[in-house]
Amino acid sequence: MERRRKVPNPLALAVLAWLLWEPMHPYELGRRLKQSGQDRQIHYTRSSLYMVMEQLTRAGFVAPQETVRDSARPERTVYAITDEGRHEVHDWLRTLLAQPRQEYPHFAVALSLLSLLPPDEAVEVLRRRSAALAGQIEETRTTVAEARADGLAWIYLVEEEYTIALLEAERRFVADLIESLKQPDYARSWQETMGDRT
Amino acid sequence: MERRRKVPNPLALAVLAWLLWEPMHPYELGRRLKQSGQDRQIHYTRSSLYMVMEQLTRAGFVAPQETVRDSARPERTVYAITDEGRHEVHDWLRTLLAQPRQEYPHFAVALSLLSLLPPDEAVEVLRRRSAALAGQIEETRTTVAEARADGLAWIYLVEEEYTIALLEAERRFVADLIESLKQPDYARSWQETMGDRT
DNA sequence: GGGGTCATGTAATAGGTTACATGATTCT
DNA sequence: AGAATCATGTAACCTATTACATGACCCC
Repeated sequence: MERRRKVPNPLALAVLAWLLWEPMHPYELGRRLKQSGQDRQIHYTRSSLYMVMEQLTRAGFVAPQETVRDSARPERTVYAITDEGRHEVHDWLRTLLAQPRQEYPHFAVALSLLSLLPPDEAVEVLRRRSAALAGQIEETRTTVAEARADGLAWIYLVEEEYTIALLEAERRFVADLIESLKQPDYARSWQETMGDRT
Repeated sequence: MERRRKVPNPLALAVLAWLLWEPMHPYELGRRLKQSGQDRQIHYTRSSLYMVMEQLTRAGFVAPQETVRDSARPERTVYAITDEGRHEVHDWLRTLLAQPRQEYPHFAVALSLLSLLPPDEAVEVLRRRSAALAGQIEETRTTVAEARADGLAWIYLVEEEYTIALLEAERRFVADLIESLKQPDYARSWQETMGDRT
């Protein structure tokens, strides 16, 4: 049902999208990703840029256009998007938007093991999380406000709004969870079930 | 500040947690993970179980205890957790709970490129997402209700509640976004900026 | 003009996924 | 008994990350 993308790494999508605009070499791509703030949504390293360019080339989504040797810097290969590449961006983007895919946040794994910690310890660490979340929310809000003050339209900040929405939901969840863990019946039943451990 | 874990894969945490209970061989681990529903929070394949066992062994968190050859099945190696392993579980779990880590949901990447789609197309795909989200929420609720009917305590379902909280936040976000995209000024400004493309 | 640090890329290594293998067991 | 499927593991292959390399520019 979900046929595999030839280059599934999301970095590849961003790269293709930039090449829609104009041909570029990998290092330049990196600069744009950083400047546009997309590095906050995409996990990558400089090396992975070279890797995906290679993969995209093999897949036929981009093609090396020319190799510039500007006689100082190392040789830079400039890549251009192909027609298949253009098709891939459009199709992939639609799919990504239309179909939620199972994500695996680390916090969920930790939650599934929460019963291992004594109740008061659990409350303590979750309080720390809550504070950290508040900080991240604040930070993201600031980023958005600054960009907007610079005249950037809301549509180019929508991914940050999404981030904020998720962070706030998590903060509320954690607050509720802390309350539940503080109930004396929880402490009691935890003692009963987990009391017998070294 | 954040020293790297020797075995950063979250599957390793779940494995260690199960071994706290009793020594096991990898295949058995797989069965437990599936039966306990942790496979909904952790991304892994059967092979990666063998891999992490190897990594955990190298790291000194587990040790092969005995190799059972029950003269029918292939040889199975039973692993036991070590003291360092016990320490690692506890420390890792606390860290994971206390410190939010940057996650990279695919949807955020797609959102950052939303401006590439014509407004009506964007609305259409987001509506499909919204419906899919509603389905997932419903499904998760059912899972929780069934488990609870079986007598499972809330603390063992807390990760599912978290999933639900995130899904609902996303659904609300998408609903709002759709409304924004339907505004006629958005269609107008999209035409102006993006009208000039093939 | 030697010490950072940009700019740019390659190579080595570790991690993870897919494909393959093989002897039970169970079904019809 | 042959087909399907379970139980279990290994090997081959990609992917991604870390480490290494190298020439310019820039700063006192």
